[in-house]
Amino acid sequence: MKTGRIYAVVHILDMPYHADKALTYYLTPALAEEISVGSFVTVPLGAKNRHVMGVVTELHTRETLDRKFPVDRCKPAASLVSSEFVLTGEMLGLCRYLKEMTFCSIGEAAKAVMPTGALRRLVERYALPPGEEERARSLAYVQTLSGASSMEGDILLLAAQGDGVRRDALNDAVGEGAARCADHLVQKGLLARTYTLSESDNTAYSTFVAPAAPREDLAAILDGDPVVRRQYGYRRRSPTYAKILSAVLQAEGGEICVTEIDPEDYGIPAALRELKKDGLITLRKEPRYRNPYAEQSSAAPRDENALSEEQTAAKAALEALYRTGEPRAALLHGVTGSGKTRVIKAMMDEVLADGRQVIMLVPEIALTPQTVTFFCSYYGRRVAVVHSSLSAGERLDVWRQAKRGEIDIVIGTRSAVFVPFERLGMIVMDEEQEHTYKSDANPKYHARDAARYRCAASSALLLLASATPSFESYYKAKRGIYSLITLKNRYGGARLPEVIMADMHEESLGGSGEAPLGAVLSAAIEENRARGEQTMLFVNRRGYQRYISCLSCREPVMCPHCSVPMTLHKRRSIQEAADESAEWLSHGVLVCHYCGERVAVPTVCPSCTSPHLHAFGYGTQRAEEELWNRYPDLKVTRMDTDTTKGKFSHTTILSNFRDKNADVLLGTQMIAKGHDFPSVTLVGVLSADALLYQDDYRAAERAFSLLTQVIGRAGRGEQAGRAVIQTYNPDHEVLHFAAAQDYEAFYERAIAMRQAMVFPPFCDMVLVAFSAAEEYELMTAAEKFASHLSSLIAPDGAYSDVPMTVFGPFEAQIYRVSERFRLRMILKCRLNKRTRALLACVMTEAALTCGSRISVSVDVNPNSL
DNA sequence: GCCATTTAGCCG
DNA sequence: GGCTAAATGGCC
Repeated sequence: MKTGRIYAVVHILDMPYHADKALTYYLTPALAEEISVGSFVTVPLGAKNRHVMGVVTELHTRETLDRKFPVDRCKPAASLVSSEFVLTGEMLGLCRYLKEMTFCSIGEAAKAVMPTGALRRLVERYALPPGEEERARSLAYVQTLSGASSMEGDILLLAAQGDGVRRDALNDAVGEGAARCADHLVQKGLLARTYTLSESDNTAYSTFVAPAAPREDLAAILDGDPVVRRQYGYRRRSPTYAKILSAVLQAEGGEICVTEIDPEDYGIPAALRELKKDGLITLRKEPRYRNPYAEQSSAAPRDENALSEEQTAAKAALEALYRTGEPRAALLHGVTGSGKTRVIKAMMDEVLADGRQVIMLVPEIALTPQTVTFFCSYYGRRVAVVHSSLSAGERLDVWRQAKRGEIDIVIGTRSAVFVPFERLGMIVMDEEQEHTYKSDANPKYHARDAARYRCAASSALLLLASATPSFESYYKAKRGIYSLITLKNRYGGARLPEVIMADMHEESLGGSGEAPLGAVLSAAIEENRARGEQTMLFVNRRGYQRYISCLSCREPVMCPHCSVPMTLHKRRSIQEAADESAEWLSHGVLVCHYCGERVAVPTVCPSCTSPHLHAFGYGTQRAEEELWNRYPDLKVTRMDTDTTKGKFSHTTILSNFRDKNADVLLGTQMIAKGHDFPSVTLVGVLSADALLYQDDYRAAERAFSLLTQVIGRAGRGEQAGRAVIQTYNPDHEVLHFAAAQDYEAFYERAIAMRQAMVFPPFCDMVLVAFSAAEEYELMTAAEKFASHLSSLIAPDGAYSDVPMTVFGPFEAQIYRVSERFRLRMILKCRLNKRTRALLACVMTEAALTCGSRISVSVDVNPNSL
């Protein structure tokens, strides 16, 4: 008996937000067998039935299909993209949630929750239609003879080769309008459009080498036996060949993995191919999981001490929450050095013992190597680590292992919240206040929200941990929405460092005025070095001097594309250029920290042509130079984004410092994170003021958090620590709260302010950002958006019930970036169902009225305002 | 986001 | 009228 057709509801991956609608396709019986909800498929779209990728969100029979669209106009879905990569119901739900909360499309969400590399590309080609080859060839032939280079002829020539010609290559190869012309040929039946999925599925292989000739022969060749060599026609002399042959001969079990021969020798792969051609070896490929952290697995010393009384109590409280079998969230608040990690580890043991799995989120892998090695050393191969610098294939490996249950812990940055564990028992967010947990590209989600969703779906425990929690989380904890668990004591009885406020008004050493190092800090550094103890110095800016300004017109030198002052970087290393520092103009290069533009330092002011240019401010490079000039034999290591380009350079710098190969570690925020350096007894903050005075309502919160962390670096070992904070505002209360590590007092003070001013957590901030190349067009569009919004929330509007305060449109902090102008609006509101509906409405409307020349984006509770 | 269709703009 | 360029709106 004939069963009825199956229908699939599909969301196209590349649809913009305003066009992200559910489309219905029918499935051929063969496809219906393979496709399930969550599958990725290709479907024909539009008048030309161009194939595009989509995700199946519902499956229906004729009876259950409840759509306005007439069934008989449905097109058939074309193909299944992959039988391996399918969104689970939980993940599909998460995609819908992300769309609702962050105003992205289902497709954007689906792409974000899948590992990059899972979704193969769809390639569109033109080829000769079956049976038409002869006619097309003769047409092209006629054209080449006559010399008349019509576009159609060129296209047919290309299409006749191999698998045909890629559509995306046509315009470049033949000329403008070629793709359109090819479409015409398709209509006339002279060309056929074909679709293929790109081949690479990013699987990595290990290659194994085995002898293909008798072992005696190989040994003889290796020994240089002329008879055997002639017999095999072997005349190779490079030592690489000998290296391979001897490795193969010594191999246990008859074969050896390529990586075991000599990882340093880049000639090996080529040499292998040659030896295979000679018939001396065979190569065998085997799929492999990549694990860049495998070596670290057993490196770190394990901490087998029992938990302290306080830690035991904390763990017991968490376990009680976990054992309720309901989704629960807890905030573990512990001062720096209180042993939060040990409590987390103890909780992990419980969850793993239940046969459930754990995701541990960290702000940045490279900055928390100790946390990573700590867990790797305990759990070894059951852990995988994911972060931004993994290759697409490496991420895919982790995804597969997680899916198959071959690992049960993933440690990773933001996107690790999406790993496909099916027995998730706990998600930990270490340093939960960190801004890296919030994405600022679509989907602009916060990992905390995604984690909450997943924990709710799996009845898992959400564990937020921090020494300085975000006000949002602490507020929720205080109100009982999260369980608050506190660790008050530093582990092992270590005392908090003594903090000295160095008033820079009194300290300026004369001369250039703005010197990075004041007298108090200088003296402390020298003292420390004399005692053989280490120092960490914190600067909140990279680069050399901050910017170059004209003494006559006071205009700083600006980036030609962005409205920001350009930063001066030294072209060469400080050591090389130190003795010519007076000539910095000729040794510097101006860099824009927003668009990356680099220009030579001008000799005259670009705005008034005065030659009196002068450098102001300082960054890590300038501070390093200052130290170098003043203490030539002091060993300084600098750590900022400029010195940490490589994959493992962070680890190298940090372990170098730990091994006492330097006296001073100088760096940006990246040195503030949880590294434990027992012999650091002095911490210096070169300028706390730059932290305090940022035009963001969270400046104080962030300054407190950063300073608390930095100060907490001192005195983690036996000796007591000291911290020197250089500031022009020694009485600023944030500095004193941070010095005392008194989060509670700081919170009470600041939360009252937030409430009075109505800032989060007492409201949500929605940033609407507009950008366009044309300034006037942008202004009109933004104003149109603003007036549309205010008409909707006006007393007679459709959303008059939504309380909302509207600011703007006004120019963004940085008005121009990469040749585009930027305007913004800020909407203060409570993000509930009604508010979200309002925003969805204005966003859709804006996309339709503004067109593609203006981009409009919404960011809920963005990282920076 | 892409493409087809509609509409406005321009020449003779 | 007849053409091209830019605005508009649907996609199942």
